[in-house]
Amino acid sequence: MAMPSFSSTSRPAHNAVTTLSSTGLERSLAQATLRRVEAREFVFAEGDPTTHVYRVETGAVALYKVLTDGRRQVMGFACAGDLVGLGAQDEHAMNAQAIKPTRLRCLSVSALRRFADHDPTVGYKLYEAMARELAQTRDLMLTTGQRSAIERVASFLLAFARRNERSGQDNADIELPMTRADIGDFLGLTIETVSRTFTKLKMMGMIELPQSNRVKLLDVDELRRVANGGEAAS
Amino acid sequence: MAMPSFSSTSRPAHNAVTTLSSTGLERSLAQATLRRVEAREFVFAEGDPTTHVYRVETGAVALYKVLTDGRRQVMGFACAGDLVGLGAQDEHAMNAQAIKPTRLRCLSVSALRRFADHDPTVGYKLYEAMARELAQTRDLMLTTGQRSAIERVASFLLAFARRNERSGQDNADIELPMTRADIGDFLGLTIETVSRTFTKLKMMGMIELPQSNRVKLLDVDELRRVANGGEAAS
DNA sequence: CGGAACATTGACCCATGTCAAGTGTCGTGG
DNA sequence: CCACGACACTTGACATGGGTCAATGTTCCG
Repeated sequence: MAMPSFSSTSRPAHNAVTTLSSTGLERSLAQATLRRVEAREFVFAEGDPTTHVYRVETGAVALYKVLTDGRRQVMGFACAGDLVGLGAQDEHAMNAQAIKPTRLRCLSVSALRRFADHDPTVGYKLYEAMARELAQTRDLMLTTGQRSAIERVASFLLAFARRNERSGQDNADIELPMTRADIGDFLGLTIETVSRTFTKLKMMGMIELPQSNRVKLLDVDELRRVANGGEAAS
Repeated sequence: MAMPSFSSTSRPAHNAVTTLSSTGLERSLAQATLRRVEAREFVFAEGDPTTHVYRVETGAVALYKVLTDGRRQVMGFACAGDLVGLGAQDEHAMNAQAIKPTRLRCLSVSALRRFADHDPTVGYKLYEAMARELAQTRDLMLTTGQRSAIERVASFLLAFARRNERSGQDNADIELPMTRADIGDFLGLTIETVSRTFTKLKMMGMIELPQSNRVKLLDVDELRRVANGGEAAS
C-alpha cells in the first residue's frame, strides 16, 4: 500500500494499462515469446479465455468495450512498456486491438499464477498494479463524466504529453497513434467534436497540428487551465 | 485469475467497493473496532493518509472525487457488507462520506500488510478484489460515457436491484439510500434530469415511486431493454 | 491517377443543462 | 397539534453544447 502516490486529479489517466516491476516477472517477460500483430488485429477479444498477459514492446493497442448496438468505450491505450490483460478474470472483459503494427511479449497466466504462489510479494505487486490502474480509470471517469469537450481534449493531450515525458521523449511534440474515432470513443465524444475541438485549441494558440496525428503543445499552462475548467473564451 | 466471471456488460456496475473473503481477514474484521459515523460525516477525505480499510456494517457511504470547481463524480456507493478504502496508495484518492448513519469495522493497513506478508494467498485475494472493482468501474464508465439519460437510470436501477438480490432482499422493491444529487453525480446527469427520467419511467409503466426514495420495479425485462438501448418510445 | 480511409467543416437539431417556480415531507419549537 | 423552515424533489420554460447528417479536404497507397 505504499506507492509513489500520484495526486490523481492533477494527473489525469489515459490508459487502462500498467507497468509492473517485480524482478522475477520482468526477467521472465524479457525472454517470453514475442508475438506480432498487424494494425487492426485483435490481441484478444471480449469473452476470450484469459490465457496470457502481454507487454507491448513496440506499437500500440486500444482497449475497449462495446455495447450491443456498437457504441464503444475505449478504456485506454497501451504503448511500449505497458502491460495488457492484467486483471481479467477467466474471460477477458474487453477487447484489445492493435492500432499500429505491434510486437508483444506473452506471459501465460499459469506462469503468473505460479509466480504468485511461491513468491508472496508477487500477489501484492499485482494488487498494487491493479490499484494504480483503478486510480487511472477513476480519473478517466471523472473526466468523461463531468468535463466539457474542450476540457476532455485538453486533459487527454496533457496526459499523453506526460506519458511521453516519463518515457523520455519530447513532451511538447506528441505523436498520436490512434485515430479521431479512437479518441472520441475514449473521451465520450464524436469524431466531429474531437476534430472541432482540436481546431478550436489551435485557433486559441495552445497547440499546433502539423499533421493530423501530430500535436505540438505551445502553451501547456494555458492548456492546463482549460483542462481544469478555466473558461474557454468565445 | 479464476473468478465467478460476470459478463460485466450485462451486469452494470454501481459501486466502487468490493467484498473479500479470505478467512483470516474476515475473522479479524469481525472483531475489529467498530466506528460510527453520522450521515454526511466523512469516513475519510481525499488526501488523508491511508490508515485503514473499512467494511460497512450498516448504513451507506458515497465514494467520490471532486474537481477544483466543485463538480463531483460519485464512483460508487458502499452498503452493508462492502469494503471501502481498498486500493488506495499512501493517500486516499477520493472522499468517502456517509449518506446515512453508518457503522464500520476498521482494519488497519499495517495489519492488512502483515496478513499479506505471511499468507501468500492474501496478496492474490487482494489482487482479485481489485480486479473485480476495476471491472465494475469500467462498466460504469461504459455507462456514463456512452449511454443516454434513460439508459443510465435504467442500468442504475437494475444494478441496485441485483445488489439487493444478492444480499437476499426483495429485488423488485428498492430503497435508495442516496439523494437525487448523488445519483446524478454518479451517472453524470443533473438532479433535474434524474428526476425527469424517473418520472418518464413511471409514465412508461416500468416503475412505481411510492416515495421519492423507494422504487418498485414493475417490468424488469422492459427496463433491461431500455438499459441496453432499446428505444424509449416517445 | 484513382480510390479508400481518415479528418475537417458547416448547417441544423435535440437531449440535456440551466434557471426558476412550485410541491411535498420531515423535524422542531411554540 | 399546528406553524414554520429547511430540504429534497418535481415540473416547466428556455438555452446550448455537442450530436447528426452531409459535403469537402487531405493523405497515402496501389
